Amino acid sequence: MENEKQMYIEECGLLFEKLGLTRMAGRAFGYLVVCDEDHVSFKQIQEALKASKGSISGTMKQLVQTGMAEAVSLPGDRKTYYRISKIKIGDMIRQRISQFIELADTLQKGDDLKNREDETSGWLTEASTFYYWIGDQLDGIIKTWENEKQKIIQQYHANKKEHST
Amino acid sequence: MENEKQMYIEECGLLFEKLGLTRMAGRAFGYLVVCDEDHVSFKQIQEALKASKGSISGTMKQLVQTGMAEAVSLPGDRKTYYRISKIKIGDMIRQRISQFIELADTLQKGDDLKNREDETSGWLTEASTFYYWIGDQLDGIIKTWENEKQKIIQQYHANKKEHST
DNA sequence: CATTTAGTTCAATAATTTTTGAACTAAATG
DNA sequence: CATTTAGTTCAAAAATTATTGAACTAAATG
Repeated sequence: MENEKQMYIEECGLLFEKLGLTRMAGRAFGYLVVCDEDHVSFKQIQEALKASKGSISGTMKQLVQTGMAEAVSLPGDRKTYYRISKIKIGDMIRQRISQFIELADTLQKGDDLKNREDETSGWLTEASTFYYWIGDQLDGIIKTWENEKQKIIQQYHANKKEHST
Repeated sequence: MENEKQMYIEECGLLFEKLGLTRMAGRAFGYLVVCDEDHVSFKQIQEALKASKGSISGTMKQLVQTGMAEAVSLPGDRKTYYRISKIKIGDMIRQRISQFIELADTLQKGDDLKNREDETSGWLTEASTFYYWIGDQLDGIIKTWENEKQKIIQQYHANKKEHST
């Protein structure tokens, strides 16, 4: 079982890497998910991941800054503890979508810059508009989620098989 | 003007890097956007980007494979030409969202693996469901886009100022 | 069939990113 | 106020990823 958790932690490392974050950040996140306590100390994380203090220091800053973990401090205890952050569930997607806004800006800029008025130009307008539009749609979607969360979770729980890859 | 295009090409390189692709792929894409022809040869790209044949070879494969560029071949000409791909506009987002499905799977798996039944567990269920759900929503959104494209583009074109940055 | 053209492959190199580890700050404790 | 504890910073090392360049395939041309 502990071995399975170790494997899970490494799996998270690789997933995070694929999402453009660091492997160590993934490991730390995975550890926060499967560890047996609600929150764990810097040292526990360091020992669990067998990494240097410097590496954990940077990694935890990354996780806190991106909102994936939160620091916990306790009265009469000068250690810093960490737990996975339960807030702002839509933010990771929102942040990703903002990259598409940037892509849209870039496509539009490229269109302005080129010396031809052709099929490509039309497509660039279409593509950039698509990315702007989908960014805007997102806010509506996240609102829907907030309002109908309970209902949606029940639904997805009922037909679990339909959505498991 | 040509200098501005060069700068644009480099800007695309950096953007693509941020999106998790390679800088060279971004440069090549940028070049396809601002070049004065509809399609350009392998050699033109290589010369414009001052890169090696090997690098361009790999890069163009990447762009074609991810659907961002398409190869063009002409009768009586054994060169391969490339142009930006005008098809499958939603695919890039779809592909990105599929990463969230994977994230959802991983969160759920972590929940199953841990030895506590607590607040975190509820949150993990909520988070994984959110990512499954938003993946499903996307298909509907892309369908809406396909159906109302014209109207939406007009709308966004009319109030350009509201959406620039 | 030798040569040129078009592009691929892949080992070596360059560039970048991550991780370590040692020296440091800053707060608490004896 | 010296020592311990908690964590940070940053230069150097390790690991990873991208790019080059040379040798190669495969098709077309003379």
